[in-house]
Amino acid sequence: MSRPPLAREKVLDAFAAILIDEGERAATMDATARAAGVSKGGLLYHFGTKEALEAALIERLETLAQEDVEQIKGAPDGAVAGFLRSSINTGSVLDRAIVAVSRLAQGGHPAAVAALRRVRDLWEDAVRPFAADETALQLIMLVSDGLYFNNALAVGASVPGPTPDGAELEALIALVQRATRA
Amino acid sequence: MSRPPLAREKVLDAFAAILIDEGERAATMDATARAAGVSKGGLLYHFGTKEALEAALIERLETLAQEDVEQIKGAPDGAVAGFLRSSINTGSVLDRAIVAVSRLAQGGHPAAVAALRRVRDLWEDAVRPFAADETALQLIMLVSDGLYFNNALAVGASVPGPTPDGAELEALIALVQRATRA
DNA sequence: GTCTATATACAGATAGAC
DNA sequence: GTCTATCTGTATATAGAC
Repeated sequence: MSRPPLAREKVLDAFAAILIDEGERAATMDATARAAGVSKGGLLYHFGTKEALEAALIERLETLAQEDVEQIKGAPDGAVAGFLRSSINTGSVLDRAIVAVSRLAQGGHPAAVAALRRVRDLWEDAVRPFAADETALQLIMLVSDGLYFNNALAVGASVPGPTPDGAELEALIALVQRATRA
Repeated sequence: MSRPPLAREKVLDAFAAILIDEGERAATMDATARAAGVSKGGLLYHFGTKEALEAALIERLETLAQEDVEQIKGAPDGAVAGFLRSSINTGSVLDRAIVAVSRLAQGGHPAAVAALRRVRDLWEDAVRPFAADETALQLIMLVSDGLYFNNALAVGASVPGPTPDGAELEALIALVQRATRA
């Protein structure tokens, strides 16, 4: 828990990077070790099985998400704007963790699916007080899901995604707030 | 083009089913052949390589999507409601094709990513006349993406997804229409 | 058109040296 | 703690019989 070894973190970063850029299939132990700059044996000292490697990535996501929710609650212009703005992939550690774990989830990994649901529930609870009703809340959550989904496709793809940014994003946030304000 | 062999379609159905239920990794030639009730050799007569199998699935998606867009345009209560209602996964051939190709896209398959973008553009163009402006259009598209994203995670997962249905869905559609009507 | 048998490559994991 | 070497299973693909 307190100050994990550096090599372990480097392996985890490499694993996430391959998942994001090339997909679950390419994220092998061998490729992860190579990208992290360690040997297969070295990787296997830290993570005895592939399952252990995946579990560690999922745990990282949950830790980061819990920290993020606290930030959203304290956003200056309300939780909704902060939440939607953070739904745009900026390449932060949390963003990368979500996309990486999404890859595992799409591969049928049950723990990954469960973790993503828990994270989504965390956000939903943080945003609920700012939505007029449950329908409005669903609208906000779905727009956020949509933003993330387009990100997940865009990363590592040659074609740029249709994700709104800058003035476009601000206009979208304003529209969602107008439609859902409590 | 005109009336493809039955065995070919059966193989394609099996391939899509495994992609949806177990992910890209599990969707091997061997598993596909077994699920389709043919031998590996039999499968390889119809699809000489794995790439050919994937290309055929992508082609099926584009054909189905083009048919779907025509239906949306003729929806009785407007394109927006029809579009969002069709964004809920009902297990139709089109829904299955989208989720299956999404799995390929998440695996880094460039043609799959490009096809999904083309399909999204098709829908965007069909809905545009019914949106007040581009921001409203983005809201509609993102809600649809969000619905599909939750579906894609829910399929094959033990935990049921948070996808709205019935009265919940109708309330959501009404809210989106109120916020975006041209 | 569909099958069996097989070649070749690479996955995850183990053993044990340093 | 990190390495090399190796075992075992399984992936895609080929060859060729029926």
